Amino acid sequence: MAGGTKRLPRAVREQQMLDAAVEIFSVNGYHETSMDAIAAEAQISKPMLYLYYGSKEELFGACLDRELTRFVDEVNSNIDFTAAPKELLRTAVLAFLNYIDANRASWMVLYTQATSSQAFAHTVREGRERIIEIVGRLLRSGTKNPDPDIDFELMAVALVGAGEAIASRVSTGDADVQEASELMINLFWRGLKGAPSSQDVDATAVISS
Amino acid sequence: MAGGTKRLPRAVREQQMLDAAVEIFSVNGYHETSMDAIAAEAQISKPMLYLYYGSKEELFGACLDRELTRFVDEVNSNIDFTAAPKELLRTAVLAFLNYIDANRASWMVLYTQATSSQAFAHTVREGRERIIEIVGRLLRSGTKNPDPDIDFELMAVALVGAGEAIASRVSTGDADVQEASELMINLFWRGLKGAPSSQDVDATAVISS
Amino acid sequence: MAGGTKRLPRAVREQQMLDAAVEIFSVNGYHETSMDAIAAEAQISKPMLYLYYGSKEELFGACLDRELTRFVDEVNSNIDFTAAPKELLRTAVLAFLNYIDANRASWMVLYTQATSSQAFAHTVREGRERIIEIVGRLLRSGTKNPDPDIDFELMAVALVGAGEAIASRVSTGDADVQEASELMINLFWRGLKGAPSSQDVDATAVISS
Amino acid sequence: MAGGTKRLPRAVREQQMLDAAVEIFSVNGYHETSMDAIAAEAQISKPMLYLYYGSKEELFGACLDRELTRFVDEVNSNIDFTAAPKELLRTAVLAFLNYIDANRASWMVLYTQATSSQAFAHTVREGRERIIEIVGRLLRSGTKNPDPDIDFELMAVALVGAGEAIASRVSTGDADVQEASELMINLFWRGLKGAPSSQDVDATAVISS
DNA sequence: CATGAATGAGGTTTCATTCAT
DNA sequence: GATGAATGAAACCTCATTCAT
Repeated sequence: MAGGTKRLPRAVREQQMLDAAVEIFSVNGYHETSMDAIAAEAQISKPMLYLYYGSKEELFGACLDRELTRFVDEVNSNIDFTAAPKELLRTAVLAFLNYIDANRASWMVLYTQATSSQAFAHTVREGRERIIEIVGRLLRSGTKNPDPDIDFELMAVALVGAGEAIASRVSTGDADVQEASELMINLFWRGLKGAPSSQDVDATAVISS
Repeated sequence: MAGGTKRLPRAVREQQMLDAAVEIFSVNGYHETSMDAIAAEAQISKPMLYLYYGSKEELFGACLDRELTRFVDEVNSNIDFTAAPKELLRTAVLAFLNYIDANRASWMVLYTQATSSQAFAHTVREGRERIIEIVGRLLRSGTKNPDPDIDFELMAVALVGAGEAIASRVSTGDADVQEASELMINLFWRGLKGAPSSQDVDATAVISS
Repeated sequence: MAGGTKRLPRAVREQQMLDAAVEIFSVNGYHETSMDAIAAEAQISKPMLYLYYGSKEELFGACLDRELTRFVDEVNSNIDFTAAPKELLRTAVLAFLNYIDANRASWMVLYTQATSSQAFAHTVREGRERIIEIVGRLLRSGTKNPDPDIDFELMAVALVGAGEAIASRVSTGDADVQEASELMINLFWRGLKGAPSSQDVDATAVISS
Repeated sequence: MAGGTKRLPRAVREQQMLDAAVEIFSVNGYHETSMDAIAAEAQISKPMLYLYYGSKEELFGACLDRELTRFVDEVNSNIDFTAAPKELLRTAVLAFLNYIDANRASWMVLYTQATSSQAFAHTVREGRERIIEIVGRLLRSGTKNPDPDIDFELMAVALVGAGEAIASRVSTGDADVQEASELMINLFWRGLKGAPSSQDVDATAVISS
């Protein structure tokens, strides 16, 4: 009665705060974001932030966690794992590009921010592994006889790097989604060929249909 | 007595300062580095830093410039521009990744810092565009009958994105240079085959421009 | 225990801070006053000053505002607007100089500081113009048949200049209020006779505007 | 030979430095002027400033002294002390206005600056007395039977204050020199009537012709 | 539960001033 | 005699963080 402050359930508050934090962090970067700014954006008081998250560092860590999970879940759930490999790849690429395009203030952005402070090396490393795992599984599942020489992880790094760059172009309107998808699918597809030889190889021969 | 207060010519001091700045910036990151720390490392007083470089931002910029120049020079001098296209590509990629592997405490680290700080976003973006343009021209000129449907620039965006990601991995010691090189070479090379018919590449014609 | 860290309502703290700031500013001058000194005098921490007033300049501005308002209010309330013109003039001049005499550590000192600091030159100039305008209208309306040859504004400039100089002298204790008042009254009164024919003045008509 | 630096006689160097100092001090104010700026304007090195003047404070003091002397000498030498009182007054006013108009970076400006630091109270007081002496002599010399009740000093303060204000207007082109002179002459002339009475008094009756 | 009020600590920057050549 | 090189000291300002209500 006195304050006019709504009493919200803990879970809701938490999301509200994280929403604000992710928004501001991703726009201004970790160091250039103040707790004041986050509290203001979340329309709550600073002590609440500290009550729920303990410190700026932990808050940023929580953002990182949530966005990574969202990213993984959303992309995962939009991939058609039952489809044929090439189709599966197509759904994966589209899921990825669409997510990045639709959620600019999200995992990839925070991930980049996180690299600016040694405090998040751990979290970043963890996140990295989860992504690798997905893409790796994807690649592996598309390959009939997985060549142990193929480093799925590193390939995943490259492809995700490419994907991020492309997605950035897509989201600024400088690239067409259809075209971008084709390009990435080709990159992935051929990437699977791995290997030293420079000759063309029929990918279908390597990858199960 | 303890060796401290020599009166050095300007040029020498400049290098001394940059050495210190690069060292500390790359260990602690831009924001977590104080001018005090740099001054201490360089064994000079803070006002000297400001006298020579004007501000923290400009000092960081000077570090970026110097390291970029070193990087470009070193990589350039290790590329065999006389070799056949594919070999040329191989030497280029190796030069690139080897430099990053051998100089972990400099270019890539600063670049990453610059990427995640609002103040240098502009500079980084510009630099990236320039590289993308170069790679784009390389792809186009390397394709015998350029299919107008192929968007070489977007391909360049993807390849540069992949390259950055890989390089980042190498610089943290999480990836092996040899393996990473082969992966990148393949990616580039096959990128050229996005067009149905692609053959020789005359890279020197592009790179020298 | 020693009385320090009470939790005061905003309005109270504001006055406490302004009191301290006025005190220190008027003793040491604008530039030679540090925010630390003001904070110490107000027995609060520096961040409070910045929280409430934003910057040293704004804090000084707030001091200026408060003291000006006090000054104007006090002087205004001691003028007998119902008296005959000459008597009105006398009460006005006396109110003016008496205030300055009685409050040496406030208005005039801050005003002098403001005058000699680049940052407030603009504000001071504007304020002076407004006063000149008022005095100018006073002179004009006080002259029965205004001779178009008389430049009332310039006369006002001279009188205000004289008034400032006298007030400055009074505030340093180098001049006697009584004597100074008579001198100013005569100067003003005779200023009106710059025109060959001048008589009654209806000051209230001007001042209220 | 080695340095290309001219070896100037001491007196010349001193003036060169003071010229620069007066220029910068009067434009920027005492506190907002750096020794660097003065050295640059004087085209000499900072240690020279310290060699010749010891400290910023002393340098400013020297400026004050020189400008006061110049002002006094110049104005004095342009007054026709042999003329009849009213004509003498006219020459005095013109000398004053012309000087202020022609030398904006001069005594009055520095004088105002000086009031912003307690360090110059002494110098300011001295200067004040010299001015008073001139104006006082002027007034006294124009008065047949100097009334001991007339405070020539305070009158001088008022008139100089008025003069400064007017001169400022003149120098910005907002006032005409002729008109301004007339106005000031009237102010001076009537000022001599001093005294409590509000009635008109024929000034010529009080002042010798 | 929620917050307005408060601060310790530290960061960037500037300046008057002095060596050592 | 003259100066480029160098610095101690201090100023303004911000921020993550915590009480006391």
